[in-house]
Amino acid sequence: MARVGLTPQRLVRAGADLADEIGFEQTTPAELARRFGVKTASLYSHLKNAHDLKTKIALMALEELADQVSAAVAGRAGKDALTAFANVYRDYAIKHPGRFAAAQFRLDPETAATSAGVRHAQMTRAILRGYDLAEPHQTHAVRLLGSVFSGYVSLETAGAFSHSAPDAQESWTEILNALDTLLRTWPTAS
Amino acid sequence: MARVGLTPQRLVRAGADLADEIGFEQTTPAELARRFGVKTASLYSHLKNAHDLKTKIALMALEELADQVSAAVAGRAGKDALTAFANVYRDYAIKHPGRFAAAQFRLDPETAATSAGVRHAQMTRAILRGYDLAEPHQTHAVRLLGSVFSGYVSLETAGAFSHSAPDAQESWTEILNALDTLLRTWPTAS
DNA sequence: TGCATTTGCCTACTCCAGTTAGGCAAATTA
DNA sequence: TAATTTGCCTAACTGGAGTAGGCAAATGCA
Repeated sequence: MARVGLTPQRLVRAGADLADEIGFEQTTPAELARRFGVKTASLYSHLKNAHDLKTKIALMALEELADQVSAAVAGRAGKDALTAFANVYRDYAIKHPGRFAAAQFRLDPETAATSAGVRHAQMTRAILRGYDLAEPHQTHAVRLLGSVFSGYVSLETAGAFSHSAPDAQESWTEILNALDTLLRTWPTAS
Repeated sequence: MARVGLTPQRLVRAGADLADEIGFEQTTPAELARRFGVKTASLYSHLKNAHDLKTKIALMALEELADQVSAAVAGRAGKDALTAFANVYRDYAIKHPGRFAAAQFRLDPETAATSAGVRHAQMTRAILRGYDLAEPHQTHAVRLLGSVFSGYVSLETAGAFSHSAPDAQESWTEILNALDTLLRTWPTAS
């Protein structure tokens, strides 16, 4: 019976593509099996279960995104680094909505701790090297940046900004300017 | 056969409670029926389908949240209004994680347009009356605030801040201070 | 009060996703 | 070429979503 050549990696990669096409929620073993022209049961020698599939897609998306952010931020500092980070993040979400949704997937703490999510936090902190922020303000700022990026992009991809002027790109640019200003003059008074 | 007294409203309310207990994702007709001690099929005279249940829980959560924000913001202005809004939003999410998750549920555009989501946007805009922002900067600021609130609270409830010092409350307070400063000095240069 | 109508929950059923167990044939190794 | 491993299969079970039709409880009306 013609072997298709399934492997965990191929399944996860195809799952990520599938997520971009039909949505992360809809990315299930049954749908993935259909895509490969095999029976659903055949996936279970390569995957523990449906949750395992989603987790692995999530981990892959986090890695990809971290790689791209890392490449974009290298050799940049200050506002330049800030906008590079932010734009890669937003572009990734627009180009790969399913992968981006996967990256928001709630991982159990142990898995999260060994995921590329850690690199994201480190890179956010790296951006702040270009600004003059001592602890604990730096941590507060890291959390603010994470919130703005993930919040804005989630809202935008959900269509929250698509039915009113001005367009989302304009707000994004101005918000990055505002964040740069804010970081340069972070109010350190408790 | 003992009638339990199911109505759409009771089902939605119980669904919201269920979501707070076991998570919005897990809130299904089957689980809800179990909770009422009836057969799943019995729900279908009151609900169209599973998606309809989730949509109605989402709409209810949006209403509740808008009511609470509205009450908190009334009679306040400037930073006072900003923090009142933000704290109600965050407290709601912490106290009602399932409802809050429901409020993020992706509604189809027509439903969203007639939902309390519109009031949220209006109230965010109302807060900015205390700051001096002309259009289109006001819209950009509305989007920033929405992003920060939803982003921060989502990350916090996902546990993203729970394994590092300082604690989330401290960051929240400082971020609100920073946003106040930012809004008072919003960089209007394009 | 008695009867007719409406309505609420039930049983029974279909369809489909997830998952496990065990089999057979293709690929791999020796 | 034979032995072994491995990949995908069939078969089966569980459980959720959803539909159709039935019966009894509640309601409306004389």
